[in-house]
Amino acid sequence: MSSTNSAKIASTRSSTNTDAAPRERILTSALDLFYGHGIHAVGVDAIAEAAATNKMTLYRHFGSKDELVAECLRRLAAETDGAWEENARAYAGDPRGQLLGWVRGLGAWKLDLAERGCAFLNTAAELPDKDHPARRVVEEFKGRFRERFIALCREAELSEPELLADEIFLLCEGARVSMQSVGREGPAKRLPEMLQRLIANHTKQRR
Amino acid sequence: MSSTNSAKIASTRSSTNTDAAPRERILTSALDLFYGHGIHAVGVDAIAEAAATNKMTLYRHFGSKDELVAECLRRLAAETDGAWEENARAYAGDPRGQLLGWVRGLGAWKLDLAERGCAFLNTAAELPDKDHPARRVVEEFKGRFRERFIALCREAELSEPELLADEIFLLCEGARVSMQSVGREGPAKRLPEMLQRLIANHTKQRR
DNA sequence: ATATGATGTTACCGACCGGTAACTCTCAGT
DNA sequence: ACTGAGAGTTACCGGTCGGTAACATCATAT
Repeated sequence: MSSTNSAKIASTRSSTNTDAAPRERILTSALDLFYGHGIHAVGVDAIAEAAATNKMTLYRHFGSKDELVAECLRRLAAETDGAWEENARAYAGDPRGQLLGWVRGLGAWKLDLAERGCAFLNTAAELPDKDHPARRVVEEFKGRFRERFIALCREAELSEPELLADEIFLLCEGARVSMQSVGREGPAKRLPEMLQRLIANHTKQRR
Repeated sequence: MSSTNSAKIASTRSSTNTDAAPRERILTSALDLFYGHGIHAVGVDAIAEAAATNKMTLYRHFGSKDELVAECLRRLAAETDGAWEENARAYAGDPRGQLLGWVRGLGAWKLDLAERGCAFLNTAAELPDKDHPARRVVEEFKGRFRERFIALCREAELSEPELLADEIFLLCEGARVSMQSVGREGPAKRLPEMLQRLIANHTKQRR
């Protein structure tokens, strides 16, 4: 296949921090390469080279490529979960504020680093095997993601919280994934606007 | 990787119709296998075998695996476009009816055959190279898909047609893609309900 | 200073990949 | 009956893949 040949696999991240521990470098390099080129398209040798280390140390830290993929997603999930918790602290006791705060934060990072769509969904697309360790990470992460919206919509006492939460969830999923097919100037750009209106429409009128 | 070994690659479709021309059998088998297992995970030998033919015939009809992938997506796009045109004929001159007709049709086929999500988006996830012939098919198809909603929302004289159309588009994309991460019993099941309400909310009040 | 554990280096394995060559077979159109 | 195109068969190629073995090197802690 053409994609396997010729195309050089290169990292996007500025420079590999050789100060960090090898395990850390491998993780970030792998995350970067997997996201940019897909999992099957990136060999373990390329990852080791990008991490300024070698294949053996990679296999000593991660038992297999499959496990490395899973660990990458766990790392990514932890980062996003961290952002959620940070947002929750910023609007403690104010579920509606949390919801709107998250929506506001969307434009900032979604449009920047999401040109290749959602790493979790891309992984699921590439690894159909439901027993793959990475698949469990994907399902758990997306499940948490959805549950967060449901909980917040309930706590914020919005009308029809479950339906609204799922609408928000689907819009977010669609936005990320659409960047790869219709570009970043497409519908994804107006996602915050959509969400704000949606939330406003589900706010109980108290007049 | 584990996915490369052991796992047997099998077709889902009932039986390969040996009456059809080889080219046709190859296309349907490839479509089936690519969707079910991903593109990188399916070798041309497996496709030829599933199509009850051989590799040489495959290469005589399609110059390369990449071209075969693109041709598969063209076929799939043509089928969906056909469904759109059929829907347009059923509600000729009634754009609002077309919109609602399409929404009604969603539940029927989305929940059935979409367990592995959207074939176009999966392909885009697996083939990051923007010059890949299949990528152009994906982008053109998704572009048409979006434009259809925009045109219908305009013609139906719904309020804020572009924003509404993009909301519909994102919800559809999110629904298909979410089946792979949160399952078919997840938010995708309520997609028709969401869309109907959304359209109702954008219907100009004439009272 | 020496033991110890993590890391680097090189070479290698078997399996599978996409793709091609060379040849035979089948069968419809004339 | 002849032909020619499409289809089938077998064998093969170079390359890459994930993964392992054996060994050298280095830093650090005691």
